[in-house]
Amino acid sequence: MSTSTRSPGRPRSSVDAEVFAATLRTVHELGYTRATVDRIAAAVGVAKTTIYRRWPTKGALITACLVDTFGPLPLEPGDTRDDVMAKAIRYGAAKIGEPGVAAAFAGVFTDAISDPDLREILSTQLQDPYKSVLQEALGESEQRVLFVIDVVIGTLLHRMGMTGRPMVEPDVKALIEMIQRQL
Amino acid sequence: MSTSTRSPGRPRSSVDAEVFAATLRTVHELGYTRATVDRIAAAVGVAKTTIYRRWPTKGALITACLVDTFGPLPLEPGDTRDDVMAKAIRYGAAKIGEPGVAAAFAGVFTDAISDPDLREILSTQLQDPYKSVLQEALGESEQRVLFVIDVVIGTLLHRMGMTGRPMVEPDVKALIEMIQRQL
DNA sequence: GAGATTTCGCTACCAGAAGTATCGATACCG
DNA sequence: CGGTATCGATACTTCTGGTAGCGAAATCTC
Repeated sequence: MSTSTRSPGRPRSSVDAEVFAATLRTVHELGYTRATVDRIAAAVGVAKTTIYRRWPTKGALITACLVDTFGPLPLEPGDTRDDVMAKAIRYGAAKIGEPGVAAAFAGVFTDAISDPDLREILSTQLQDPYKSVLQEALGESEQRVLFVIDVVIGTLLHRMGMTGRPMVEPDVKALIEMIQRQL
Repeated sequence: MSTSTRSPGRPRSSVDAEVFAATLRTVHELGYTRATVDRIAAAVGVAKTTIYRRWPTKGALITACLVDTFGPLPLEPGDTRDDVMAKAIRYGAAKIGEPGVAAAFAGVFTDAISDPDLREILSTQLQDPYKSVLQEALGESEQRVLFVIDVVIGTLLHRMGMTGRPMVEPDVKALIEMIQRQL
């Protein structure tokens, strides 16, 4: 009854990790719009059709890439509320500062604002896990946690969009302290 | 020696306002990517070439449209620091909540992250005026004012991108209080 | 009014990108 | 070996950003 019932036929080659890496690299080098699926496929050394067999659209590919990049928060049992917030913000700042991540994020956002399906994917697959963990770790309401996520991620992305560079340490510290005061 | 020396030839028809209105409307209805210059021109009843004669690229058009939409802050002489922040945030929230504005903003951002020229336009024409006014009104350093702008605009945009809806009043109020506490 | 100048709408065009269809080859299961 | 699903490769359609070239219209100067 397990899922060990493999479907027949040639199995998919396991290239997801390479595809994600190549996607971020290409988005970093060329920007979201010029990071074509063709180029990404070529960078991996697979055919474009192989990409489209796994992810139905470019937006879905980029979103999956972001979900893969943003792993679980590195929290520890003894963390205080302030520790949790500080670690979460520094983690987010570090991830968004990685090459290509901010551009990919902004690109998906642009599509998501006018695409309910993509927004659903983004909200469910990317935001909800952090929402749950933070609710648990902080003992705060869903509304307040969502507000904090808006502030943290929004601020970091806006800085990247306006300056093209990650937020500098003093501002990250200010962000942490502001949020800690808020909760 | 004034600028009254009109250049010869047929003068430009004054359709900027109509173009901006049609741009926001089209972006609102179709999203940033599907809001083609063709469609915008058709909505105004003007040829596509007329659009490109005024704005060199789609990104420049949208940015100009945003600059036009975000007018001056409605501040008054007697405003306290808290008044200034509250008014600025409510003003930003209202503007970003207007149909098409958030989608346009996010779209320009996406391009700007990997386009230094567009980033320069965005920073200079859209952000700098508010930066100056707020520095003056609040007596704060450039760094702190830029930080506040990142937080406010970033938060409001992230909420729009994730939910597709403007930030609700309780959260706007929380944002205002958080910023007031921060300064 | 005549001429110069510039924008107008229109059409045609190009390069590039998303996504689809097809086909022979290939890898795995039983 | 037979069945099946994926593989790479190629070709294709549709759409979009942006450019080029045209005659017509509008305005200024003389």
